[in-house]
Amino acid sequence: MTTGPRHRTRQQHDEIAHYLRTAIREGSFQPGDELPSEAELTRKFTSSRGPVRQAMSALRGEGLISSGRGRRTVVLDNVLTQSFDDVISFSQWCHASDIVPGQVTQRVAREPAEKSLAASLRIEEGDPIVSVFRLRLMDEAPAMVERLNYPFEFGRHVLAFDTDSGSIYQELIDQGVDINRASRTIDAVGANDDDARLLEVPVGTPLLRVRRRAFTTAGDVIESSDDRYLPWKASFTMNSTRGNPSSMSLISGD
Amino acid sequence: MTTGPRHRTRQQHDEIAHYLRTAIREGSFQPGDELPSEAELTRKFTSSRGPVRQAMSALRGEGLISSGRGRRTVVLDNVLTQSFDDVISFSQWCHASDIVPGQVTQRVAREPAEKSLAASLRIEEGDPIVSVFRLRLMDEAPAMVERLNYPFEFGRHVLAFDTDSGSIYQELIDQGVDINRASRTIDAVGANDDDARLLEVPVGTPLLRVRRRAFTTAGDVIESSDDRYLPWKASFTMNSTRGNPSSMSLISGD
DNA sequence: CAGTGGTCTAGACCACATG
DNA sequence: ATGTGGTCTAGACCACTGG
Repeated sequence: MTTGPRHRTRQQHDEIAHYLRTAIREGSFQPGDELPSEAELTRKFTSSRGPVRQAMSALRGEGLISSGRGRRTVVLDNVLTQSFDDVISFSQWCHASDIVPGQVTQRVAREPAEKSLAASLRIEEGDPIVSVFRLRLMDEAPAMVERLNYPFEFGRHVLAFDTDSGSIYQELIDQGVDINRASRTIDAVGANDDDARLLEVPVGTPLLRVRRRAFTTAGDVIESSDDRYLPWKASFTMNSTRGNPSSMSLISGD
Repeated sequence: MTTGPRHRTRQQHDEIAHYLRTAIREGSFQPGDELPSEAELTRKFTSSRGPVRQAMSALRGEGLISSGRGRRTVVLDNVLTQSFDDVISFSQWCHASDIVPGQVTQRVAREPAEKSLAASLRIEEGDPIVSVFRLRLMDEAPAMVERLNYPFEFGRHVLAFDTDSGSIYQELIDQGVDINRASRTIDAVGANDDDARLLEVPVGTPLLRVRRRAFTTAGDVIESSDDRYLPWKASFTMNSTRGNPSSMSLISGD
């Protein structure tokens, strides 16, 4: 009964990390508390220091713990980082925030790539792409305009998909597209004619723009997109700890 | 006496990571290229696999490379992430980007906290705070307006500081203030009269707003601030990898 | 198949924090 | 002085990818 790894024989470092995460989330170790020392953990899991340190490194990356030379490792937080999926998908983020997502598709097209878009997708100018232009809703109200561009290799899955029905991201996952990494650039831009009409605001209204590129594990570009949010509907927050990476979440503005 | 001039002895994994980062930034390894195998790197740096893997792990966390069982490690991107310090401080970020930072102080005051500010700083309404209002420059050109608010306990270090001379963040560090964690909220806002005058743009111009709260290790609020950037001067980028947290950086828009 | 990166062991030394 | 976490070595086996 004790050994329960029925899922493909869980790795030791995974098992240790899972134990610590669970204990932290459930309050066995609370923020401010000291974690067991590495030596204790090696004994508890009959392991060497390698896997223990690998698990610690993972938790450190998640902002859960803080460690340092000579000091005991301390719990910082008990809130788990938003998952990658929640951050990449408007639909999933809405569901996580108890908001009903919606979409009104304006245009879906297969067309040749313009020069700048081709560069962004790392394909040749004129190669076929699939582009999608949608208005996204939060609880029925306009919240964001979304412009998505895919190389045909990935976009072909989108052409056969009812873009009014939900999450393209989920559809790509389901079709076996290996979405591994994403890079976002955030800035501000004034609403152009299309943005203004769809979002029902004056031209020039400040919008929060998120440009995103998504990659496969092999490094191929899956998507290059441009999302423009009404800033009172959504904003980004980030938490960073000294010496650790940041974690990000999208926050509802209502 | 020991041997000649010694900077702090650099750790092996640091040296390896630095070599790879530099080579990637300078284009010796371009996005899509394969990195040298771990075995090659151990030979090149006369090291064992541990440090090599530690360096790889760091670059993976920065979104620069992607690796996996049986596959060669591949370069994903060549944009370098900034550290926590660089991201919290305008001055340090400028230096890291080879931009000359500047500042024109508009106002430094000790005054009682208004209600909303008091709540944000977790002090009582009417308690003394120190507030700073500055225009920040990049290579002599207006780039950002900065409104900083400190509880008096921390702000007193700022009153004695020449706010036209550089980084308040660095000054606080030097004074021994324990800045450990920060939370940022990013959205868009139109320039108000003050913003417009200082940044030399029309009222209503879309600005990228970053509201920041900084905390000590003990959880006390050090700072509550509101920075508004010209969006063509600066933007935020974030890298997230499936199963890993995100890392963030501020990117020059020139 | 050979080569790669992912995992693991069992040692070791060091810098640092605390008592 | 002891114990901690950070770094490093020199091996090993495995899962997987690619030719």
